[in-house]
Amino acid sequence: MNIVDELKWRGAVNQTTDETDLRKLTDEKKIGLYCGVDPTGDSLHIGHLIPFMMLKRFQLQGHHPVIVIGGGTGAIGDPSGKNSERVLQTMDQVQHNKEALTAQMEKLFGTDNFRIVDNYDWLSKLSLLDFLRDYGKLFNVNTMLNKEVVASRLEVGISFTEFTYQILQSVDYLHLFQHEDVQLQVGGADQWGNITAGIDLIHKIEGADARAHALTIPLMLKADGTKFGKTAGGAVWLDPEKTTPYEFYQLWINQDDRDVIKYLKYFTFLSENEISELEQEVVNHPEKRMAQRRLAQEVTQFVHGKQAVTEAEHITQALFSGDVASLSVAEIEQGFKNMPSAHTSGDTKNIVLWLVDDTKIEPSRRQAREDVKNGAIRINGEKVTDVEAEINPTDHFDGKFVIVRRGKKKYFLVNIEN
RNA sequence: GGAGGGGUAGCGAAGUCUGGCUAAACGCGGUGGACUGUAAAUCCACUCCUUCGGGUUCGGUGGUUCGAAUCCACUCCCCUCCA
Repeated sequence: MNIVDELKWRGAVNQTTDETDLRKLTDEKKIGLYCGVDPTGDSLHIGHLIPFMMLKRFQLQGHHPVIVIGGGTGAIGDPSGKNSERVLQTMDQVQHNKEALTAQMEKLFGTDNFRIVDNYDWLSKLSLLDFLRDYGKLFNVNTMLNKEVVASRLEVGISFTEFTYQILQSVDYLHLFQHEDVQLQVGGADQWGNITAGIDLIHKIEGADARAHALTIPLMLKADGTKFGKTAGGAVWLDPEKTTPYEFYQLWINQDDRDVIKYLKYFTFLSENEISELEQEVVNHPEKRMAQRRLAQEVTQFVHGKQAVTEAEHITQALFSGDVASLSVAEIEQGFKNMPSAHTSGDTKNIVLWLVDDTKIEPSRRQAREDVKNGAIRINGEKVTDVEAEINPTDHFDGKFVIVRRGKKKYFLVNIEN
């Protein structure tokens, strides 16, 4: 199957340039393709996975993905999707972020048949006069103003710097076309304008018959209309230090029935057959959540590896059955890494006072008493309903912590200090 | 500077004329619980603090009163209109 057909089936295509030629091109040769990543943070997050899945699919079919780190443009700021001027970063920050991101990307793509380049390498050599003469002449301001990303900013204002961004991105595409044999640029739906600007530039310099294409990915929205990949705790990172594999797994297993098939298609490498079987499962046995589980396994494995899936599932099993006593100290550390935590001494104390004064798990004694009476409090998996009960924090887990569960699934980790 | 309107619990919003029955309606949010699929929807309870005796609240201060979110004076802040 031609890769374009596969991508279409997976719901991965929003818009492309001349589809017929893109199919022809990808059939006759292994092409180079790229997407850009801004070094605005020091870890990839789940949103980055969207273009990366695209590149990965091309890579698996033997094509040559390239990721451009915007070391040059990162210091400029892409106006896309922003309604106000960006705050510029220092070069040091950019450099630091770039290194961290590179390491993460190599985990996903390996180093074979994959390149990471930094547009700082060519953009920084461009003098202002060269820029204006070689490229500026080829851009029509009227056209630039009509690009949606710019037009939408005219009301509130946009600096010349951000206005110029599309030229820089175009220069990137031209450079990669010339030096890395890149003939396709991939991006989110909001990148269409920037990408086609690059194609126009290539056509002007390399001739109208130069084969350079654009492929944009649909905006990922959840069925409830909210943005994909955001949780209550904020962004979901690919860095296991920031978002543990367990939490990562949880994000996927919690996807809505209405979204899960779409995500299986987009974020996994499962075949059409496997996915339609899972689709049937969702219809016939939604309560089993086979599709969600498979999604969580596949994506967690892709990002964190097989071992991480096993651990995440064990932690999941323990936390949701309430059998926390079976967890190892290491698993607790992972499972609770980003959960609310507290520190207390190991002294025996009344449960209500301990929940309020020592651990701050409960905001007031009134509330603490209410929850205890309602059976909402479990200490190390065991329900405590007596308001007068005493707690001995050092009872379990080598006296290192106490696991408090409030309600169905709200956990707190209390570290014991000696 | 002139004329009006307003500041009430996490938020929104009643109550103010006709003072006590008001720790303050109602809605949202939040927290538990039931149901369930770690879902959605729904239902129930709780939602200022408390040593359960009580304590501290309605922008602030000071009055009137046996008693004030409610009446009076002063004061701070916000909004609208006019200049």
